Amino acid sequence: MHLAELSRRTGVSVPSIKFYLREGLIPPGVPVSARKSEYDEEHVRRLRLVRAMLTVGGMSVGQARDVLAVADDPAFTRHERLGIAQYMLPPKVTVPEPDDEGRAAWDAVRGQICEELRALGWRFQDGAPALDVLTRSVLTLQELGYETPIEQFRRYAAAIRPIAEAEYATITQYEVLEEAIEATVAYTVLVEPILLALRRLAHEDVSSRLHYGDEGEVRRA
Amino acid sequence: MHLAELSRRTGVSVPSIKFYLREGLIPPGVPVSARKSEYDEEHVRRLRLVRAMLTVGGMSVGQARDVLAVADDPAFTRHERLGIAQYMLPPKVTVPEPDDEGRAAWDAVRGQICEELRALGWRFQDGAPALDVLTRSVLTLQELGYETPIEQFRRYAAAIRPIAEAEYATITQYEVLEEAIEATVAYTVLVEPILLALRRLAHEDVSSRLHYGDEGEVRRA
DNA sequence: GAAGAAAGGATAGTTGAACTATCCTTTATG
DNA sequence: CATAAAGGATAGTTCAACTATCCTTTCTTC
Repeated sequence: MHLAELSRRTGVSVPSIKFYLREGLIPPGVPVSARKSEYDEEHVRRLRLVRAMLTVGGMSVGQARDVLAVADDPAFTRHERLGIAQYMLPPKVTVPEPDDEGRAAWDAVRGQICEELRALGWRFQDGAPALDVLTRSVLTLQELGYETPIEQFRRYAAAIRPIAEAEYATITQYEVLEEAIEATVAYTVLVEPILLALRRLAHEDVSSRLHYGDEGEVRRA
Repeated sequence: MHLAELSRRTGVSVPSIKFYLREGLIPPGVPVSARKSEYDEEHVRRLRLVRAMLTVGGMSVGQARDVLAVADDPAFTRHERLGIAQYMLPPKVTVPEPDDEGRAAWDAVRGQICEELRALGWRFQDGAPALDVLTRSVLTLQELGYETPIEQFRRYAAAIRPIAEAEYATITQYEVLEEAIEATVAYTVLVEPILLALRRLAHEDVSSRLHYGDEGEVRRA
């Protein structure tokens, strides 16, 4: 199919597709002549994934490009290509410079978090970006005057663990590497808003129970 | 204190503070003369909260303004002011227009989600924005060819519930309404990246266990 | 009490991300 | 062969989030 049909099939405008091609988010089509290329179903799938990453996942074009670049690169091992998707996906976070005075607090919190998770038996690389996100969030909570007690942290970790296990089980069902990688990216990115939305709804439920009692009628908008 | 000191205390540039004042993210200082205003510790707290919402929470200035506007408005009831923070916080989502052909699929998925959650005993308003986020995410997963089996959805809900309950217990410790509201906003926004980061780390752990075995040494960066 | 410095409101300018429109060569088609 | 459309290259647009400038008012110091 030509660019125009790729656009029609996915609902993405032709200029936008060109933009994604330039940015390397989707692989170029097979050039059928000097000024014309042919696209296939894989392009449709990829384009839909990209749109999902950008709109639902809230990723930037740069993040999406980086993730997909590694996911596509056969130079990495299967484990790396599967892992790098989740490894590179977290948002970038500002880490204080070594000479910064806040660095001490940062290192303390980060060390505490690592220690706690390792005590729970979790394995992860010391340089995992997710650790920085964790540190930044806990530190910010502290700076606002809210402590994150270790037991609450354990509760978070314990609640999350079975989710990750179930998801991993789902992913490993895909035998073809490319399919497994795409599934990893899709699940990693698209389940996040699901979890957060459920948390918000749970808050609403808990709150309304305390406010209206367990047996009351549900309030409607 | 003056604007300059507010800037020094929080590390936010003077022009940025002016910008936030214009946007209504922080209340104006008490005018001590025609061209000078006085700020206090409340402004420092608020400004730090705003920065946390924007940087760590990833919210837009508009979202932060809307949430804080309701949180500050004494015209709402305690329950409303506490609830509206989480109610307004989810990201905006594109809902298909009534005449759109995708509307049927949308309604079907949304109905299914509501039904499932209500079956679990959850109470929430039909118009909750989080429901739209849920619908959008599940629908996008489906469009990419990934089903979200009802049992997995239940697992997500079951895992999230105790987290929300524990958080709500923490929040209700604050007796002063304003403190409770600020705590709600802070926890709602800042715990989200914590949960997502833990999920990423859990994925890494599960993956490395399958890859290297349960007893192997932890791989380091 | 005058003069320079500084605060701060109003306004306009800047930056970066994510598209979007135009130009123009090439190529398919009648 | 002429016309029209595809599509790569390039430049322009839009929006959010700041950031810089201007200028009046006020404070301080002599």
